[in-house]
This record gives sequence, C-alpha cells and structure tokens, in this order.
Amino acid sequence: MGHRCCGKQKVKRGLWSPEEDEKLIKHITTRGHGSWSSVPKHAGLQRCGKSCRLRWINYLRPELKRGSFTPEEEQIIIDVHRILGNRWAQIAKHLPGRTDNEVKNFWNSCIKKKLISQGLDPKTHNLISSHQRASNKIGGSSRSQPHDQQKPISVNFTTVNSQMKNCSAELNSSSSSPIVTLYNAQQPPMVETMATPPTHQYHDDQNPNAAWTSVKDPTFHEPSTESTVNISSSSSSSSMNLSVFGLLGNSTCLYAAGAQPFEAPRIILEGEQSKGSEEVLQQEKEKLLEMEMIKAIDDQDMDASLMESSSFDFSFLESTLMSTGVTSHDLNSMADFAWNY
DNA sequence: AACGTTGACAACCGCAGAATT
DNA sequence: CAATTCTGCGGTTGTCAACGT
Repeated sequence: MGHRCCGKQKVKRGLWSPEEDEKLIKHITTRGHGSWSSVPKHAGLQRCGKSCRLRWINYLRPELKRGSFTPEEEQIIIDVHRILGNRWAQIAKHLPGRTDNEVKNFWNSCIKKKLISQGLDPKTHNLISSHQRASNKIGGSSRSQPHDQQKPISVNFTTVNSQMKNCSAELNSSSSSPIVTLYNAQQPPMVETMATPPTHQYHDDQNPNAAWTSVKDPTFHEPSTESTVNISSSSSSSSMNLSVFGLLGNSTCLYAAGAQPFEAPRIILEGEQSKGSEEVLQQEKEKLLEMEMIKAIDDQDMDASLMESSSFDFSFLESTLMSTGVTSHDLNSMADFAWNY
C-alpha cells in the first residue's frame, strides 16, 4: 500500500521496533537529519521521512523528558492554554523536554476532563452552567490516575506574562490586522473593581445534586496597587482587578462570585472613541513603553521563579493591543483575544 | 477467565505555510 | 512568479495495558 506523503510503496507503518529506533538514532546522531525525506534511505529504514521526523521529535530526541507531568507543568499548560488555546507547539515551548504531542495527549486525556469535572469549559476556561455541565458530564474513571486528583485550577501569571510577550511579538510581526474581539455588547462596558473578597468555587463530586460551594479565598487581600491595575488609555483610564483573571497572590484559583456562571474578563479601553493629536503623542509613548515591557518580560523570563505571580502587566497587554490597532468596540475578553488571534 | 471499558501513549493524516526549484 | 517540495502543526485514530464486571 502506498503512502500519501511520499508515494513510496514499501513503507512500514505502525509502532517502531527497537531496531528501527536504533537505526534512526545512529543516523541522526552521526549525520544529522538534513532533509527528512532522505533520512529513511540513508538510515536504511522502510519508513517515510515524515514518520522518521515524528519518531525523532516525539520520542528519540535525547533532550526529551520522559515520565508523567508534574503539577507545575500541568499548571503551565493550563495557564498558557487559557491564553493560546489549542496551540500545542506554542504551549510545549514553555515546557522544556516536552513535545506538542505529549502536551496535547495530556490535555485530552487528563486536563480536559478535570476542567469539565470542575465545571469549567476546557475551551474558554470559564465556568459553564450546570445545564451544560450535565450534558457534558464525564463519567469518573474507574482507574485512579495520578493527575486525577481534584484540585482547583489556577492561573499563574508568570506564564501568562510570557505568553503575552509571544503574542505581542507575533502581533507586531503580522502585517494583517489581528482579529481581536474585545467588547461584548451584552456586558456592561466597565470592569468593576472587586469590592468583596473573591470566592473559590468547588463542587462536591460525591453529590451531583449539590450546589456549587463558594469559599472565601484565604489569600485574598484588598485591592491595592498590586492587585488592581489601572489601564491608562489616552486621557482616561479604566480599572481592572486582577481577580477577573482569577489571580490573587501566590495561591490562585478560578472563582466566581456566588453561583453565577463565571464571565470572561472584559477589558474596556476608555477614551478610544476619538483620537486627537494628543493621542498620537500618547501612542508614541505607549509604543516606547511596550518596547520597555518586552525587554522587561524578557528579563523576567530569565528567571521566572523569582517573579511574583501577581506581576502580570496589563499596561503591557494594553499597549500591545493599542499598537496593533485594536479598538474598544472590538474588545471582548482576554479569552477572545487568545482564541481569535 | 472472558469480555468490555477506559486512559495513556504513539502514530498517522491532512492541511498550511515556508523554502526551494 | 508559479510549481514543487519540505516542514511543522493540530486533529484524529490506533494500540496496548489496566481495571471492572
């Protein structure tokens, strides 16, 4: 049977044997892969080049980290996925030694179900209604899995920050206008500063009829300059509490007030309707600021462990959006920013 | 013990964009 | 500049082992 990708007739498929692995490793370590299409011939393999490449990248590379994902890695995946969606290759770049295939498999077999079991939409990471959850109900596995422990999903802004930098770079390198939706007409055009301590939401899986339980976040601290970010925009500003992203201090959780479904955070950039000469100057300032931010974030990436998780920089995000021509009426949510971009 | 189900992992497929001819 | 080839990516499927009935 022929093979679509290379047209070869005698191409082996399916699992790789140790002998094949050995041949491929030997060939690539001594001669490099060069053109993958020529690897099978030179390595003496009855495989197509594509298959060789996949085998090497996903399994044989010496720098690969084997074994199950750590909680930290899991957290990174969740955080970055919230921003980027199913961009597994991008997500995997945040996990040294992990492949996009690994991340994807881990997501589909574990994290996705965990999110659903916690009432979170794995696509948007928002809370989904009990009605939706009922229809999406995933039966609990009879087999205990190391990652099945029900712990709250949290968002860590160290990784988010890093991702936003990537987004920025890509946005700025794109010649076409990004499709970014930033405003939902159904929502009030302001993010209110959180006046009451946030709550974590848990659901008693032992009792499917139980209502969602709200628990005050023990790490909550009243809004301050650290937890509330003023987004300067032209001559006015709008406030946004980090809580809209589910982040509060080092212990972070997604939560929603009361039993209402969690709404995606809304970013509203005021004063965007009219642009005068002052705004042109302001934009220039913001571009400079953005460059500073990118540099700062680069530095942060050098040692992310030193960074406070609450240091996510919304002014950076805003300047990124501003510099790419995003207008307020297009602004819906961070999620939309991520999904649409 | 046999069978069905589930989860984890590996591999394949098709597409899109980049690179090359 | 068009055609072709190569590469990378995300979605999907296949395989295997563990577990429950």
